[in-house]
Amino acid sequence: MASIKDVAAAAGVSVATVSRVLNAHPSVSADARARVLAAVETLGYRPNAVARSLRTDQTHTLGLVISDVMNPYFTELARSVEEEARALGYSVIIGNADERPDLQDHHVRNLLDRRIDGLLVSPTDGGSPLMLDAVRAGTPMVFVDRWIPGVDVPVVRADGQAAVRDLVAHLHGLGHRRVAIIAGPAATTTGSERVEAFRAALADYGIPLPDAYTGQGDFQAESGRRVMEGFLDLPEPPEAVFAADNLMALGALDAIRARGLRVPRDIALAAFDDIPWFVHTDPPVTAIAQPTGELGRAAVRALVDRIEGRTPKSVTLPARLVVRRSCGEPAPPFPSPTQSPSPVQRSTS
Amino acid sequence: MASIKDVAAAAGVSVATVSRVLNAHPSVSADARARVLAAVETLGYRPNAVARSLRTDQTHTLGLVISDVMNPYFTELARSVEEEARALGYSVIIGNADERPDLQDHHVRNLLDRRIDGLLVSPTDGGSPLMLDAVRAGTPMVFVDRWIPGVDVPVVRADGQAAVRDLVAHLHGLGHRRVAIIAGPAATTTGSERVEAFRAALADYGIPLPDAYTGQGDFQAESGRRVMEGFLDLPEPPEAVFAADNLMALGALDAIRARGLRVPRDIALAAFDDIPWFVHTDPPVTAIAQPTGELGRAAVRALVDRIEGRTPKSVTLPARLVVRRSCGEPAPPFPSPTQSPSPVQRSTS
DNA sequence: CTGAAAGCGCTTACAG
DNA sequence: CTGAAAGCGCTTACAG
Repeated sequence: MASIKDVAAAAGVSVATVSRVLNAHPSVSADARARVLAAVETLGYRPNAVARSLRTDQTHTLGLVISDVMNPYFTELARSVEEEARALGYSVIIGNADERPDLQDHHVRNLLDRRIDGLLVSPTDGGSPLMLDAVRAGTPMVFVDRWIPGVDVPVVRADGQAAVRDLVAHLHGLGHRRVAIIAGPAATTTGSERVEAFRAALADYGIPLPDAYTGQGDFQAESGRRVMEGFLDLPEPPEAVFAADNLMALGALDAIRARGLRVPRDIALAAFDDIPWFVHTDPPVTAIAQPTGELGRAAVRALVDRIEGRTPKSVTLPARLVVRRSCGEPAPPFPSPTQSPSPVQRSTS
Repeated sequence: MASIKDVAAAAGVSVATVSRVLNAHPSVSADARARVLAAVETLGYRPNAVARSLRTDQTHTLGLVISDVMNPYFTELARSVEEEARALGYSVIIGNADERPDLQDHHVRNLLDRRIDGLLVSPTDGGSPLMLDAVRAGTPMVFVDRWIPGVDVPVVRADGQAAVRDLVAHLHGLGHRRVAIIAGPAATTTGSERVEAFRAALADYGIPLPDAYTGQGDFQAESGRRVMEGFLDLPEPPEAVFAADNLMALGALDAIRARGLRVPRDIALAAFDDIPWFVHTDPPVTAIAQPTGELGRAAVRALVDRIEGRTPKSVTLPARLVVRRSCGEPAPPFPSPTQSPSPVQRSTS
């Protein structure tokens, strides 16, 4: 592979001059520039990004460590992150923690070793020593979706409280009183916040959330299945179940179907995180939708601000309830031409 | 951030010795090793992978350029690729082409500039000059899922011919005679092969595949919606539609639902690529399943073989039909305890 | 077993 | 406008 030396030789100039034209430095004669460009062309020269990074101490690369790529929510987040980063001149390297703190550390370490310019993370746990060290060392960092309390890092996330209240109002309006939740890991903010928001909203209606109705999942499908089976084995199973993410809702659906039960006739189901398939499931699933693309873009902007010396602030965007039929309400007879802009949005599916 | 010099100074040895202990070189005294390790520990030193790569001309990184991350098939592929690569000591950087040749080139160029050790690609088109140049220049490369004919690069993919034949037998057995396909881009191998396999299998039953029943999609949901709308507008719409990937099937479902039509009563639907949600859609969708994880792992092994000087061969694994209810057959009354190992597998959903 | 030195491919003050 | 030179952080023959 041709190096800058080859280009310099071919163009009859020094490597310094080649470097200048490559970096659009103004003080290069038109003649030299033309010869360099011609040499670059005929040699098919491409600058070695590794060497450039070593020299400039910049990689123009962002690290994104997410909890689980297989979760459509995070896939979409990753996609929007890459798009915004590309628009701002950065590449992104994704590390998939698969909800495992050890894997998360593996990726953080790998990314740090590669000297990425900044790190976007959706922590799988309460913060490993490695992650905390990275913050302390001054690594530009931004948390997305999940965050670590007590750590001074900007957070870009959705606030689901209002949407959860809307969901509880919806469930209550449909007559559900025995209500359960499949929660995420308590060590994650989204794991604990969603339970707390749900519990608080239920309390407003005088509905308790007993331990038996609080299942501990890990945000992955298998745990949703397991917890739902536990609920169904109860002497008095819940009438409605709220899965704290879409994967656990999938697992819950598997468990319900395996028993030959029907949603919402035998049990109501709602999920945090909306996905395109929820429109087509049997029945369409009522879900809380996050402004995922917005979150990804805002997170990148915050991180790039930080990298480039500005001081980003945390961003919180509202989530919203999308009512479909999985909690018992009949669908509207005809699709309405427009969707309601109110917090409780009725889906046209 | 501490460099190898700082470690050397703290340990009272030369940087050469530090490098040796870091790379497990045998000829280092126990004493020197201990001092270096202690210095590494107290300084929190981590080797700079950028510098190491520049020096060794190896990045221990694989590039993966896929057509569309939002497609669950590719998400799973990416996941298995990363897992196998990690097991073999490599990292992977994913580039999402989003079915756009220009974006694909952007990522290939970016990856090449970063001097990745090898490239895994699922081409979005018939091969850009850039990609062809990379092959010619000797970049270790392996194609996954899709490939470029006439280019001497190992291919790891699934063969769907038998499964497509099984699907056509299934459709024919259910009485469908007017059968249509939503195809992928003709410039991709999977785009053209799936149509050809479908056409050939239909021919065995004397069923034609007229142009009006051959819709041109791009493997993304919106195109599935558009093509399906076209089919439904036909004076004589098809009785059954085969979507060449799961995203176009999603779009097709959207279009069907928007018209107030029902699957399979009004129109039958089948898809290439199986996903977990197909079990829960209304109705469960009959699909052709690829051994996705296997493909990803085999592709990585082939690429690493190539990188490390061995000579990999192409790998072709069979896809299989998973019959559910979207083509009209009633589901079995009870889930069967085991699944049939025959090519035509009956799903228990 | 150990260290001095060269060199990977760049960028960038510095001097002219 | 241009080039020689230093240096980014490593690794690795080479000599001892």
